[in-house]
Amino acid sequence: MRTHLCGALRMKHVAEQVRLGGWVHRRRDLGGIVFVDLRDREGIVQVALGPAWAEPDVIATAHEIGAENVVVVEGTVAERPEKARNPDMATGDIEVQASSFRVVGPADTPAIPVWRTKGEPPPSEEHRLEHRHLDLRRPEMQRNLELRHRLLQRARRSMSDMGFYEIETPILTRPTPEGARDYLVPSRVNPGQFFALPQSPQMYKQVLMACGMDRYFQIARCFRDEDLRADRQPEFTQIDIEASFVSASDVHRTVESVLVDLWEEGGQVIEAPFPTMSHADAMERYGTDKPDLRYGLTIEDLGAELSGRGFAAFDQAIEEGGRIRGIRVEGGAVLSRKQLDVLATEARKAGAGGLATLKRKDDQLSGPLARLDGMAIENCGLDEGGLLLVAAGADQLTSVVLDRVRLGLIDLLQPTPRTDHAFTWIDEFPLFEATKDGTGWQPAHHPFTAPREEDAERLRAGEVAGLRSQHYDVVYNGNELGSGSIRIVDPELQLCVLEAIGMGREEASRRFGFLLRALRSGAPPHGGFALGFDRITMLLAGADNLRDVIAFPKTTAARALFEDTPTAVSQDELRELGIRVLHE
RNA sequence: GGGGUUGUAGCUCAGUUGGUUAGAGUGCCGGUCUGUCACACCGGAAGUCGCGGGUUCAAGUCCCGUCAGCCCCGCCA
Repeated sequence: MRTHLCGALRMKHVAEQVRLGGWVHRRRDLGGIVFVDLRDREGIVQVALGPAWAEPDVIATAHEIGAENVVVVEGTVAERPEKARNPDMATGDIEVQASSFRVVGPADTPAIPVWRTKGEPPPSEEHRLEHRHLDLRRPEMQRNLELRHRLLQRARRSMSDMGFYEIETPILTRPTPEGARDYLVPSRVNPGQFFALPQSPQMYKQVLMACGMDRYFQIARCFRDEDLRADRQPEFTQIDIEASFVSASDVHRTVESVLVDLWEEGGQVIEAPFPTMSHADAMERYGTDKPDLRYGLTIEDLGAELSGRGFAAFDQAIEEGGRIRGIRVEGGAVLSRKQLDVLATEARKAGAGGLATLKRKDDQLSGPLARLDGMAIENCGLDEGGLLLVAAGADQLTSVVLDRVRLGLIDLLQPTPRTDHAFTWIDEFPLFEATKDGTGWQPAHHPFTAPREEDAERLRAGEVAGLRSQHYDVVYNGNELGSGSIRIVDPELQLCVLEAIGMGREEASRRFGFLLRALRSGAPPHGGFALGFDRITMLLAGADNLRDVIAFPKTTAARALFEDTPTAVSQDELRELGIRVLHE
């Protein structure tokens, strides 16, 4: 039907007869001659309709054609006149002189424009989602989905080349009451009973290891019925990996290898192996478990310098078992009062009472801390032009506060990054964390994560607090790309973990019986990882939003505007499923 | 569940201290135009100011509620 794609035509095609199909991107009607920019997935080419080569009725069709009609064009590729070339277009040296111009897919006037001038803002997110069939025609979105396609293919090739089998696991699976909220699916054949959509294929992939599959991967769709964020969708895709007879470093090397390939596919060169930082170090120096290591600005303990010097808030924090921590900012004295206020507001939003500052400028100290007992230029610990930002309290609080302050500083000062690609492993995560009500414990990640070997005996002995796990995250420029762990293979140790989180043997066997059974049947040591594929695609696409790399995403209220979903269903359907809806 | 923010023509936006007929650009419709590429020029149509209530002589503008988009907190083993 077609001989070429619009965007593929070049000088070498001059004089060729071609047949093209595409969408009318833009029309410039000069009366005697009409130019139509014809668009397909590959790009845009100018179609010219003039009396020298086109019949009047053909030109008449072009006179009337509106944007986004689908047309099939026949004609000759011609070199453009010297002065009529367009160096901004890949196809700008040529045009197609059409002898035939047929509308094969008539279009209503588009509700949102596909074509935009430079610098024109895109339509609102709401309109873009509502008219996704038009939004996805925009070259930016086509580029994003093309990149996503290439990354998917590359991930498959990398994993397959390393000996991993791609194995699909069920979408209709078993509800898991802990963790995120499940999306439930009623079973008509078993009234009153439900499947859940998988939050991840976690247990299946472990069972596959017990099955002797040795190495598994899957481009897995996962579902979590929780509230959304810019970087969180209710259904998302992860590159899910599991391997047998591996240590944590084996898993790290595998994940690094995939990431190097994906970044290469995205046009970036990165180096592996990545450095490793313990969770405790990350919290101490950056206040977060996903530090952006492109920048310094680390957090320091300032207790020795700043306590007992007449600053009540500091001394009180120490008395209550907290600490005084802060960030020394070289050259930070350039920040204005207003900018410091922005940082102080960030600090207060994170729960701090305030943000204490000390500024050294023109060999004068200023800011609230300048009035501390004995504070002077000689002992202030700041070089000329320096700034000190300080928070006091429990570590849990000051970490969150100083993390926010640090990100705010980076935003305000725009320091030159040390590198464009700061990858790091974070390991030695705690195995358990206290529940919100403080009465019990829950797994810091999931209950299948193995404790560090030296902590396993303490766990068997019933200890819970302070145990460290063999869990690890990979972090890139302040973004968590994924996480994984070495798993528990000893069923008795697995039961200890479940017991620690308040689950008796009976309940454990009811919920996780199939996994425990697989572990008892002879399971190899194994571990794995899961990479957030949407987020990786977003970062490599330079998008600031997951929706821009997903063809049909959900809104922040977990609705699909294009297909208008979710929706009510008929009473008949509900009756068949044995479900009654309560209206409140 | 909570907080912030936005909602005015198909689209992107402006709209002063509450004031009489709600504007612009673009798109759309009609016309002129043979080298444009944000074509140019002339003319025209186009509004439930998200929705509901209230205050007021008078509401796009103020107040209350509500719906929707976005961002954040909680939540996301």
